[in-house]
Amino acid sequence: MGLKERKERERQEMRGTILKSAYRLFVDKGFDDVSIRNVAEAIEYSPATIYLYFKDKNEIIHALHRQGFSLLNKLFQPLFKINNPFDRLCEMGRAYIKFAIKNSEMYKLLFIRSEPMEHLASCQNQDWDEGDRAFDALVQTVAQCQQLGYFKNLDTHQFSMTIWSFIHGLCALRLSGHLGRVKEERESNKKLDQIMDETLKTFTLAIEKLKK
Amino acid sequence: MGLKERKERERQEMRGTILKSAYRLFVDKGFDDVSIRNVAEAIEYSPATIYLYFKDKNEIIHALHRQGFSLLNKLFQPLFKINNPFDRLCEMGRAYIKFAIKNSEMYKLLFIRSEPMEHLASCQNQDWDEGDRAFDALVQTVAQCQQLGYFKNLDTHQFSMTIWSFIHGLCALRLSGHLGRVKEERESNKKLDQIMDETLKTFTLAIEKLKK
DNA sequence: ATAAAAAAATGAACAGTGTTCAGTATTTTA
DNA sequence: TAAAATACTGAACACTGTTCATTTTTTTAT
Repeated sequence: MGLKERKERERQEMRGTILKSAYRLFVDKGFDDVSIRNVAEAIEYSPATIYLYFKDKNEIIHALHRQGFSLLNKLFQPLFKINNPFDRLCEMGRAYIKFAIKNSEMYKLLFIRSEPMEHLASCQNQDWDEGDRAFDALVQTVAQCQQLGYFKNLDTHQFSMTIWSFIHGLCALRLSGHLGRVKEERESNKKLDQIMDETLKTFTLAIEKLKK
Repeated sequence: MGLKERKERERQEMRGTILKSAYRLFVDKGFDDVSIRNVAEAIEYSPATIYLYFKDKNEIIHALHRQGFSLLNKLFQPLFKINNPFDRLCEMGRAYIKFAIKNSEMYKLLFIRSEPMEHLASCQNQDWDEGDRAFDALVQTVAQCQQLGYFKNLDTHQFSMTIWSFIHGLCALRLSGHLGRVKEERESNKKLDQIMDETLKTFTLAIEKLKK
């Protein structure tokens, strides 16, 4: 009798349905404006039912976490076909920014929203495995750049962190809206994307000069 | 009769009291865990009273905004005694990070929390005047660096943006807790501060090489 | 097929949120 | 001292995340 199996499958299907609905709501209402009741209504169940499949709202976030990192890694993967590690590094930057803009609510979930302190223990377990993989991809690429003479006399891990800080900062300023508030009057989204592009170019141009 | 004046003064005093209480609560409970009712209780008034002095919670934030930027500028000011602009730039970085760590809730208010979309119009007016001043301090210093031969062939404004992106990214990752989650197991706060220091050093070391 | 056990889903409630507004105190004016 | 203006508040509204006793549905055993 494949009953246990069917039950488990149904359970996973329900979890999937909830996650899918939740994410769709997050995308078009913004994370903070989606309540458990909204999700429940979307899947046509009682709010209490959600809690039979997820311990609390944070567990939903953690589940989406894994999906988000998984997507980011999927976007990085094809870039490893690029042989020149510096070119690959640049493309990783562009891919990262593209990911942040196209999936802004997901990006906020992954990198901006801070955990409520208590769940740090459970988080550590699996949720950041894929996140670490993404960071490793960066570190690895930086290391290969260094073998070609780039970034000489700089610590690999620390320089990777520097790159991540820069690019995350750029994305964070964009998504929080602070990028558009600096000096020159409020600009359209198109212009903002252009600013990001140019700032990224400035950065790559700068670190390219760190050769030899 | 100085009655109008007294009334106005009392009104401002009340606003001050509310802001002070609110900020003290933000600091030790975290921004999201402070309610209007908490603030009202702290100043021993009814919650409704708050709304006689501030249109809504966002207006409280905006008022604190101005205070925060003012403080940041106060921290930058003495650095202009440093004649060497590159040294000054480095110290500005250190001061910025120090500000972000010591006043983490304020930093979140200023640079991480994104406005609820609608208040962008009112925000533009005055709240970011001091913010622009702080950014101008950076741009100016970068320009002076360039006159000394640093960052040659790079656009002043865009390179300033690059620097801000980096340093904000570093602070944001620190305050969201994501810095501590990368690769090497969760570290103590002391260690995290050290990581930030080293990453900043790596960055300054990197851009220092962009001379001539 | 039917009764008992197990599993799944829910309605209602709790304690909290930001915010509004009709009223009550208090203070100023005439 | 009465009237007008100002300051303040209690109670309510429509939300929020979450829990739990109760009901509905499904599975098991007779």
